[in-house]
Amino acid sequence: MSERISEAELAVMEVLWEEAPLTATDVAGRVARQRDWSLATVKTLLSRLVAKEAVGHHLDGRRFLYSPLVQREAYVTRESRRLVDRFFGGKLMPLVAHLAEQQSLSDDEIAQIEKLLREMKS
Amino acid sequence: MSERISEAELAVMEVLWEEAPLTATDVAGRVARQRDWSLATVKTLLSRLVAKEAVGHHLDGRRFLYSPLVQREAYVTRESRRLVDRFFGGKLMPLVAHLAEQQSLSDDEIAQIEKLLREMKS
DNA sequence: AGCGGTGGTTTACATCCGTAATCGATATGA
DNA sequence: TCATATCGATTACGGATGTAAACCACCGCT
Repeated sequence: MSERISEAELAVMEVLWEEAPLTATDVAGRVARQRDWSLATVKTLLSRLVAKEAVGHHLDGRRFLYSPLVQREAYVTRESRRLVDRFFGGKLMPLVAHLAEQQSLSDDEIAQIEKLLREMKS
Repeated sequence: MSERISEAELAVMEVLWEEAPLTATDVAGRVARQRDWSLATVKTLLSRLVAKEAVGHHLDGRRFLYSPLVQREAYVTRESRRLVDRFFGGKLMPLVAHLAEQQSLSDDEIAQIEKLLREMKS
């Protein structure tokens, strides 16, 4: 669960986060909308994810049903924190400042964030 | 310039972002405070960074002086956007919401961000 | 009973990454 | 001038990653 999930594996995770449990064939079908992978490739990625314990599987008749073991929420948190730690000394402020500066936020978006922050204070 | 910089290479970049130009030996010296690498390793990383055009070098007598070609600012922007795109649909709001929720922000930090956003509106 | 599909497992293979050791040219000190 | 230290370049090598093909077992159909 603590090993990193690779770029390609992530595409598989996204499918499973969207809907689970799924068979390997189902996963391949859905992932095909994004990437042009053969069924074999998806099967490899699923095995690797199972080995990493990021995905679990249980027998259903003669096929496996795969489900995520790592929650998207948790993974996103890890990756976000990784970025914040690496580049912004672990501080959220500089990240927000940086991104806000880069992608010019609409007044509306700013208002939304302000609202969120206001709610957090209580 | 558009290739990704690996984790190990990043440690070298951080040194060069801090101070440049530097010789390979100098880089190795400073990087040694963080990681326990041999001079050979640092030289390899520098070559790879030069190949990726993330670092430039110019002859100074019989040794090279290395300098970053990619600015930290630009790189951080790219990586941040990558994260935001991959996990938050390219939207800053959800990222902030997510991080704010995770690492409980102090009222003070929230106030700082609010100030920043207020300034942006003008 | 034999065959084709379906599913998981094993093997493959090029590239990248982490981490060096070695090589060849040169500069320097004895 | 000769050995030595230095420096960049070349080569190494195991593990991860992207991308699959091959293999083997089993089920359903003919």
